[in-house]
Amino acid sequence: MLSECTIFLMGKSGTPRAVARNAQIEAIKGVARRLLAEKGVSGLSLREVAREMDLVSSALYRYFATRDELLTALIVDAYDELGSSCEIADAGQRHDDYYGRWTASAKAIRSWAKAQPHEYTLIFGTPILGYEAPPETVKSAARVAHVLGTIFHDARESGKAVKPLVDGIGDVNDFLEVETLSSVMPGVSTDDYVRALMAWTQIFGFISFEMFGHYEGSVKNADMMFDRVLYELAQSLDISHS
Amino acid sequence: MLSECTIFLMGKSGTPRAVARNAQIEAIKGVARRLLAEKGVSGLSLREVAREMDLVSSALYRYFATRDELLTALIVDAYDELGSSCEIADAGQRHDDYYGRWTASAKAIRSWAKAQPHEYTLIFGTPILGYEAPPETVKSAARVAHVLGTIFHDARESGKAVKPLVDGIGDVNDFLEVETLSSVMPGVSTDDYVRALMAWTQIFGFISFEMFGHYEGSVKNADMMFDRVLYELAQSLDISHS
DNA sequence: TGTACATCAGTGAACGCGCGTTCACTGATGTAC
DNA sequence: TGTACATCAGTGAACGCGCGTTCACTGATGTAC
Repeated sequence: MLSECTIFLMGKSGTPRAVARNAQIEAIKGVARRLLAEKGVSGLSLREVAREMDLVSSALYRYFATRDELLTALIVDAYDELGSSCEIADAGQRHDDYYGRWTASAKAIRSWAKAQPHEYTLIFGTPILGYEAPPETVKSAARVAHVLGTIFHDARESGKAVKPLVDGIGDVNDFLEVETLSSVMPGVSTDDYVRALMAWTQIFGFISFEMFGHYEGSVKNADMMFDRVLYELAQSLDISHS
Repeated sequence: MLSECTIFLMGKSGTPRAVARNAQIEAIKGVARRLLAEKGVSGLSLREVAREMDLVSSALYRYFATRDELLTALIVDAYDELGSSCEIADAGQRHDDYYGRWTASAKAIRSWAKAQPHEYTLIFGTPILGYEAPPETVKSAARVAHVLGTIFHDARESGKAVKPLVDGIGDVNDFLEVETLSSVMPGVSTDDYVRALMAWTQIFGFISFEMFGHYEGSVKNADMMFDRVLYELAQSLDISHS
């Protein structure tokens, strides 16, 4: 969360000072991201960022009121990077090839995670800023959900993704935030919200297990296993080929 | 990993000194566990453990050569607690009620996680001791897998859990460690290894998402959602009722 | 266009903190003969 | 059973570290009149 101080200091944009200021903020984030990638969250300190920039540590307080504020900025960036790589992958497929879009998006997520393990961990590992995500991360975090949701929606419109749940164990309206979900996946049936959330959980569960070493001894080729998982999920989601 | 030093110091068991020594080790772990539960991993320091025990910090080095060694001990304990609560839940069901055993085990895992969030995080959150799990954790970590595997095996023997995979995308033998898996789930078809691993991934993915706040805004009643997820998984695993 | 003033990026020293780990030591408890 | 010696739990001081954050400051850059 940006402190009032920081917001105050931002001033009007466009002026030379504001431009320089934004450039400096970007430079700081860039260095912080590099250090994060090298040593992980716990090895990321304001002092080291300052050192790398040939600044005195207190200078950073002109830009970030607190270490957590810098971390939050990195989290937002990470969500955005992940979101945009997912969006690009989706856009690279034929619009009516739902299975292709689904697998491409999921693979983009996993590729991003493997290429930026520490940024993935920053987002999906143990939370560090308390258990409540800062509100400004929400919009960025929703981008991946939106991509997957849209694929669903499109498949639904073409007559796929219409399987009802096998049985009535509890009413979906009682345990899901259907209003929120319907805005992310408009037109998708409430029953399919369950499957979409399960698919989502499965993808991120898979990546976390893989990256955190919990598949050691059981999965020896995660690439192939992932393909298989995506195929099975597509089957249950009713968006597979043919 | 226990240092050679520690192993050397352990001496014969049964002697008064060895008894006192083991008691002290347990006392240290107990205090460490309490502090872990209160403040999480990052708030767990040797110095504070020592303070709580009215000892000088260097005294702990008689028992643990390093902070990581203490952490490893806590990890092993956590896996064992989780494993035994899972085993107990399974044993409390009728032996041929596979769906009951499945849901009871899964719910026991989730209950344990929610009751001991920091211990869950220690095991399934971001790894802290490097990406290779210390070898002595492996046996304890396998207990949960064994419970789930046994349910599968029993179901299989009674004629359930026999669905073949829907299609041949890659050979299971190429991406799974079938030898290891067959020892955990004897008699289960290789195709079902995939489903078992997916179910496993789904359960832990669900719990992590829930605990780390990623269901905020989409799932409002995690208990009910979890029931639904277990039901759907049982369906795909072919161990549901009737 | 020039001058007086306000803004603000960056400095440097300091505060206060807690941490893991080492090391030479004391003194009680156990063991061997 | 008693004595000489070995073991080892716990002490206390110290080393060396890096961290986040505050604060009074300098001096360059911008702004208002």
